Amino acid sequence: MGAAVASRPLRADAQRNYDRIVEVASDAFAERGVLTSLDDIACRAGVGPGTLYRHFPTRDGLIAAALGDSLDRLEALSTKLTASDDPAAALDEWMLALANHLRTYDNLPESIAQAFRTDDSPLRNSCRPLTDTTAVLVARAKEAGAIRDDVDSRDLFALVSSVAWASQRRRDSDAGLERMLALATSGIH
Amino acid sequence: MGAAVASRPLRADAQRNYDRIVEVASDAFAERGVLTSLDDIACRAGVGPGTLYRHFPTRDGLIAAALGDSLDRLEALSTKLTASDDPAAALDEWMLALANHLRTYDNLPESIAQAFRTDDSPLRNSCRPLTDTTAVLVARAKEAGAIRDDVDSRDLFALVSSVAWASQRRRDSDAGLERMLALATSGIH
DNA sequence: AACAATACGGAGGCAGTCTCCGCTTTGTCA
DNA sequence: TGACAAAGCGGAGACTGCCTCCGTATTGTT
Repeated sequence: MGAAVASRPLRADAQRNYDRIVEVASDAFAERGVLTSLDDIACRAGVGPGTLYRHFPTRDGLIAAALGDSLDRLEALSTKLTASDDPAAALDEWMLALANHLRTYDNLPESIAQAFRTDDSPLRNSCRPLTDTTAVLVARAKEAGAIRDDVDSRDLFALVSSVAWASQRRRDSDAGLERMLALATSGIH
Repeated sequence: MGAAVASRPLRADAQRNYDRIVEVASDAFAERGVLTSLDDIACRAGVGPGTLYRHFPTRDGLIAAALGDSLDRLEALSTKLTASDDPAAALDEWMLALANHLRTYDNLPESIAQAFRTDDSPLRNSCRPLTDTTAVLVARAKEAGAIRDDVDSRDLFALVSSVAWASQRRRDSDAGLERMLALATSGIH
């Protein structure tokens, strides 16, 4: 849930609209992917397009807000895994969770990849904790000698993203994703 | 180059327009990616939108036609590599060439992935020789004991596509692509 | 030369994005 | 509590891209 903690709090009606928009967007993205019509989301939320675009000047911002729950869950997992005493298993579990996160909405990998090429994208910022955790877990796995020393954590993040992309394009099952991910990442050892 | 060999030959003006459209499209895709405006391509080719859509009812068809040259080159490479006596090296070279083909135009991996979910897509059909060759080279590499027995050639094709996608999203250099591809595919051995 | 088949092209309907600005709601201060 | 300024609303509409329909033009054949 969460966001909308601002320096100056929103007016009551504005906060109500904000929350409603995020809620509707979350459903719409889940059902029809992140490319679904924003005017339509505004309409379903019972607000005008102008209101939606004032709160979320870019689609990315709305996606990031809608992703709140999934990000919270990953945050918790991150805390658990960075404290784990089996760095190899922790990294594996993390990569799978990451891939599943990227499959939350259809076309999300594309949006995120694009966000990485945009300064100050809210979606990019929302990925910050994820890339940070990836870097930490990669470092720990290296220390433990579980993976090669020349593995770059950014490459690995990109690789996981790309596997999520592929499995989404193929409409793979969870098992399909896992198989693909195993194939793609088995080379790090 | 290319195509337009029909059961009933096109009328002279139609053939002229067809060729011109493909030529212009090829440039436009190269400059602005496969998502560029089709009306704009029609305009630059000096024809009306109706003419473009008659020749190419779907964007996929136009993409496939514009890809003609690159496909011809891969065809030649396929002949060479399937006759090679070093199956491991042949597979590596093929995967790199494949990845580079998928990077011909921005967003091509996405279009191709979508084409794979569409019956009778011209773009999908244009990939047929590529997936076939991949299957052959994978089989030969297995016989030679160069790669694991449980590697599925379709998974491998998807993996190469996804690496092409990622390196395109990151605007990677050729060297970047090669590094990423090596990381992703080193697990097949 | 004339005619039928083939092909052209652009006007226009539709959908989605995004903005502008006159109007409404809210919160605050007396 | 009333009144005012600040904050926020929303929908009309400009713009872009997709794609079709059908009256008109071109081609090739007899």
